[in-house]
Parts: sequence; C-alpha cells; structure tokens
Amino acid sequence: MGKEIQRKSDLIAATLREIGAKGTLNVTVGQIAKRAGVSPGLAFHYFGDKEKLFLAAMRSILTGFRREVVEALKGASGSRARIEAVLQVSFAKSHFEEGAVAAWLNFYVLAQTSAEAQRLLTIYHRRFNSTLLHDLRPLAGARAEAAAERIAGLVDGLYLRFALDRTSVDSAPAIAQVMAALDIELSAK
Amino acid sequence: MGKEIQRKSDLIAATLREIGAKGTLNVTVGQIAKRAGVSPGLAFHYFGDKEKLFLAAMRSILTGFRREVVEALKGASGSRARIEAVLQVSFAKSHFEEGAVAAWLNFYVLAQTSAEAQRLLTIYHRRFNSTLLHDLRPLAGARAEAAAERIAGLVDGLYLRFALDRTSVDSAPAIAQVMAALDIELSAK
DNA sequence: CGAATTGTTGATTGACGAGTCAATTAACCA
DNA sequence: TGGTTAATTGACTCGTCAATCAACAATTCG
Repeated sequence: MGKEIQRKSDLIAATLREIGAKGTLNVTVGQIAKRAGVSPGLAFHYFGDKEKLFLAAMRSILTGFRREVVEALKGASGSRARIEAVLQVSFAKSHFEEGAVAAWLNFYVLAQTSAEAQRLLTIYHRRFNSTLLHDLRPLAGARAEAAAERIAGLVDGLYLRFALDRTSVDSAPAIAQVMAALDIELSAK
Repeated sequence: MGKEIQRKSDLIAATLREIGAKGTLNVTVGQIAKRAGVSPGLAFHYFGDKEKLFLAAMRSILTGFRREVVEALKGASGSRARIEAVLQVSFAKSHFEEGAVAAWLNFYVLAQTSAEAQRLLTIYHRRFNSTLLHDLRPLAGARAEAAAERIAGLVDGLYLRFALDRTSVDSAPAIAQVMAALDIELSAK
C-alpha cells in the first residue's frame, strides 16, 4: 500500500507548511488536513493524535538532516573537510525555511514535557556531537570532546539567532562564524 | 497606587510559574489568575490580553537579567574578569528554573510572529553582544566583533542544550565550556 | 457620614478545536 | 459480477478558553 505512505507523507509536509505559516503548534488538524487535501479524520486515523503527527513531522526533519549529512560526508575527504561539510549542511537554506524553523522552535518547547520529543532531541544532540567528534579527534586529540561540544553548541546558538533575525537574508555569515570558530579551536595550543 | 504594581507583579510571577509548570504558553488566564490569588478578569484589566501578559513576564526576565549583569560588572575589574562575570550571570541557577526556561522557549516561538517579541529579542541580542564587545575590544582588538558574536551564540546554544538536558544537574559544565571558549578566543593569534 | 472614584469579581458568551464514529466510497478479488 | 475489505469522509460531541461586562466591594475625600 503505497497509498498509506503517500498520505502520511502528504500530511507531514502539510504539517510543516501549516506550522511554518502560523509559527506555532496552535494550528488545527483540520487546517493541516485541508492543506494535504484530505479530511481531518484521516489525519487522526493515521497518526492517532496531533502530537504524534507533529513528532512524525519532526522525525522527518531529523532523518532528512541525517541523510544530508551522510551525503555530504561522502564527498569530503580529510577530517577538516568532513567537519566543514557537516557545518555547511547544518546551515543549508532548507533549514531556514519557515516550516523547519517553526518546527524546531516548537520542538524545543515540546521537549520539556513530552518524553518522546525529549528522546528525539537527545538522539540528535548525541549524534551531532559524535559526528563532529569523530573528525575532531585526529585534529584536536584530547581536546576533541570539549571542542565538539562547543562547536555543536555554537551551531545551535547561531542557528537560533540567525533564524530569528529577520534582517538576515542568508546564512553565509553564520557559516563563516562556525568555520572561524573551528579554525580557532584547531589553531589553539 | 502600590496596589496596582503589586497586583501586576503577582500576575507576572504567577504567569512564569504557571508556564513553567505546564511548559507551554497553553495555560489559561484563569489558571494564572488563580495562582496569583485573583480573578481572571483582573488579568485582562491590567494587561489587556494574554500575549501582553506574557510579554510583560518576559520583559521582567530580561530586565532582571540586565540588572544582574550590571550588578556583576560592578564587582569585577579588568576586561577579562568583566567578561567572566557576564558569563557567570548568564548561566546563573535562576535562569534554569522551570519558569525561566519555559518562558524563553515560548518567547522564541512567539518571536516568529509577534513584532513586540521580535523587538525585545533583538534588543536582548544587541545588548548582550555589545556588553561582550566592550570588554573584548581591549583583549582581542580587530577580532573582537566576531569573537563577541561567537561567544554570544555559544551562550545561547549551550543554554538551550543544558536547559533541555534532563540529565544535567547544574550549569557548571556549561560555564566551564564558555570560559574555555573565551580562553581559546583570547589565546588565538 | 455619604458620594465619588477606583479596584475587583466571576458568571457569561461566543467561538473554536480535538477526537470520534457511523456512513460512504474505492479497491480488490474470486 | 457481486461480495468483502480497506480507505476516507465530515458532521457531531464535548470540553475548553479568551475576553467581556454588569455588578459589587473597597477606598478616598469633602
């Protein structure tokens, strides 16, 4: 039944677009269903409730991100280049689209109270750290763990700041800043 | 009319506690009013609507933070010590209390759509940057601007990660990480 | 004191939304 | 073809909540 998969993926896409348009999780399942060209009942049929629908959408963002990272790593050789590739992906345009930004921000809110959201967030944190760590190790040795945490934190922080800064048009300055931080981490004695 | 000021501040405190307890902005004005020992109508009387009440609560967090920074700066001499003082304040225990974390996260969400929230956030960003910049200038010279942006971003990012990490008990590791980043920024040629 | 002003209440309204479910339609298959 | 199952609908229920407002209490002051 490719039908079910299609419908689910339509609903997930509609969820992201609707949340992106309104900025908040306060959108009705009816609005989402309408955007997906489907009846409200179907969304409940496939996802159970609104939170599960949103978490499915968030999971799709996270796996998409993971896929992009893996893809980028294929084309990069050398530790330094691999780290740069990951950072490039982290600030790719697609993550600054309205749906993605709104999803992330609301995901943070939900992570305070939903065990499943908390779980997903922890996985993301760990994976991102260890991806960086893997290639920092040969470059930074014993200081790699701490450096990876700092870079990861910086990525999240700059993402927040740039995503919410309406005056900023593209993410190039954010990328430049993380790259500079990487330089500094690596050149430090 | 000390009465009005008292009531407003009770309502603001109740707002933060209620939001902290629920994690979300989805709390009723009635619940907030009850916590403040007051009728729902009074909250509307004083603040107009729910969003204005929340923004007033957020403003109180921001001015509190500002006050703490100013206070900490009084007791610190030397650029380096002043920066460290600011960073210490940024990760003070009070900012990790439930109400504060929930307020910040929901504030980010609101900043996407509310002009007033956006405005407050921009002011916070600018102020924090320029506070850091002031004392980085003599230490980092021409690289101070970029360094200030990076430190500010790192603070936000680490705050996010630590505030949402249920396994982390205190903020000492976060502080250590920012301090380390500061060291690295300053030691870099 | 009593009138005027200010502060406060809480019942009420009107709108809305999550989730259900009985009914309908499409897809499949023998 | 008809009969069976799966997909899909959308009207409906039941609860909820922001915001209002008419009434009531407290305070101030002449």
